[in-house]
Amino acid sequence: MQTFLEEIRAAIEAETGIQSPKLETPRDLAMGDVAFPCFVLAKERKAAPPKIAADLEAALNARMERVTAKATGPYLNFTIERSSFAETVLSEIAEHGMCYGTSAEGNGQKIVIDFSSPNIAKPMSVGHLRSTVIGAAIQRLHDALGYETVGINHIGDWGSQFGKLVAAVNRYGDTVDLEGDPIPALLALYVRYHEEEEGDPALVEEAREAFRELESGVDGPVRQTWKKLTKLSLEEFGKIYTRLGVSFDLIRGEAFYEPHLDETVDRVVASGVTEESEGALVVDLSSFGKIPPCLLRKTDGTTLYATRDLAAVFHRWDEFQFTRALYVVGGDQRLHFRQLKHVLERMELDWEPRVEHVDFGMMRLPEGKMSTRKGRVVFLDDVLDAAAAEAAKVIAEKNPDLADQAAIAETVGVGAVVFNDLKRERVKDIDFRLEEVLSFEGDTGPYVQYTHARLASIERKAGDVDAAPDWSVLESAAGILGQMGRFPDVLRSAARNAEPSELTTFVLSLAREVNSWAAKERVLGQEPAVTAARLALVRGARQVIGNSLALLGVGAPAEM
RNA sequence: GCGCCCGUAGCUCAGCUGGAUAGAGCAUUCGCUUCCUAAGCGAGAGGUCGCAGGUUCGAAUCCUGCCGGGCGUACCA
Repeated sequence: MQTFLEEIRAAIEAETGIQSPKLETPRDLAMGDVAFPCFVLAKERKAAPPKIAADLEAALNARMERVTAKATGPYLNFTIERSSFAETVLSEIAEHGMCYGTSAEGNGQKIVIDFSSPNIAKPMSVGHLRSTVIGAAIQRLHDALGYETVGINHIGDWGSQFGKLVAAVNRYGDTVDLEGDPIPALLALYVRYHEEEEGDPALVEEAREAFRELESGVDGPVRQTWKKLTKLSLEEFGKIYTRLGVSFDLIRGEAFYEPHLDETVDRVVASGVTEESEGALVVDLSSFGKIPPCLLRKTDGTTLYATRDLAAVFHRWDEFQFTRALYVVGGDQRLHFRQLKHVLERMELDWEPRVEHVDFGMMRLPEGKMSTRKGRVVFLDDVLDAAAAEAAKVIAEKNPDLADQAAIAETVGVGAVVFNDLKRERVKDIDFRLEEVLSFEGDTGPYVQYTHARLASIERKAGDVDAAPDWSVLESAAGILGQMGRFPDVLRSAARNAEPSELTTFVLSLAREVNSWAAKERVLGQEPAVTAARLALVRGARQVIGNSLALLGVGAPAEM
């Protein structure tokens, strides 16, 4: 693909003197594969764009071998010679296989990605799914481009609520099945304690005392209980991560940074940007607009969320000297990250721009924002189960002879949930609707998986074909070839923007074109040269769809 | 109140750093299976791109104001 674009650019450059001219994609494929709008030349040539286009046509054609230029109104549209286009794109895909689209341009630069980050003792809701799935996709995208990535799960395992939790376990621990089904048990304890402390100040004090002991670092019974809770929770989270195919390079809770809090505060103080306000230690941010100050220490001397995040970002910088540090955290924390970055700015740390809040829209229920405490949540496990069950039902109905149905139902069901979460632009809020997640038609993960399975099926049935392909029969597949040729650019852009939806949009559109083509053109049982060419297209398309799904963290079954 | 984010077809969304008649999916109407998986394909209908100004040869795209929704707004995370 690149080779054709270079040929076109070189010709335009030689004719007009424009350095690396901006090329577009025509609205309709029938017009051409690439377009050059001539408006930019209007002033300099003192002529109307349509005239310029017409004037340039012949000269450009004389300079290009495999591309034809045609003036259409103010545009010059370029059509790449079909056969060499098909051959070039498909052989490139065949050569690189699973690596098609990847590159080494990242050159080992370090990218730190903070994602998932659930809270201990709370069940993962469909809200946590967003960070997990978006973060994992962003990590894979960067991996594919040759960056060295560090995925960090910044577990919420610290804070005053853990005092409450430990106290609750001490008081009521015997009433629930902690070992067997820890998360709901812990949640029940937490909610009960929360309710009962309203009428009993002793409980409030007990919780406070427990957290004080926890923070003191004493390895006593409180810390033992906390460690046990952490371990039980992580084991539960691990089950979901396994289902989602997600893993982390580092699992570091907030507690990990606990020993670094004093030195963090010292570091900020030493830079001279702190001040005391209403008894608290703060960094004033009013020079950046109407932003409340960032609090480092409360009146009682203890630290806050912001302090711990500062400790984390310093630690990560010292350890990795990252090119980017991406925080895949919900949009409700935009202010927090703006404050964090402004503190770094005030400290005049030149790496501040490398810290990015990769924010995403809130997952909402029809009744409003999700809230664990208010019992207004949808548990991720339940959604994954429901999706897998729905997939199993569809398989039983449409493909009853399929082997290994349970495993494929899991792949399809989980794929539907993951894809659904990645398919729109990150920043958009989502109203969670189960029936939408369980829909397998149209713009969905299973639609793409199904396309992949059908292509794989054709490949299986074709076996080996050794005839020389007649590339000219792929005339009708120009749209597919064009899309596949763009794939490396899509990866690059999706990674740069930390926007997996660019990839879902791409693969949906590719799948749609492939299905449309496959409905018209038959692969098997044609002249050998025809079958060979079409089969090459099927292989290429299956490869690109498979590569896309892999990057998104969606399984690509060969049958379903 | 103030700040940030979002506002494109009945619903869910694409529309790349402004460019050629605004595109998909769902739902809806109609059609397609002696042939590679109908979780599919084709066709019809459906739009004052929230509103009003501005910049520009050209604005869904950039700027300003307003309206609607979401999130947040100093000792929770």
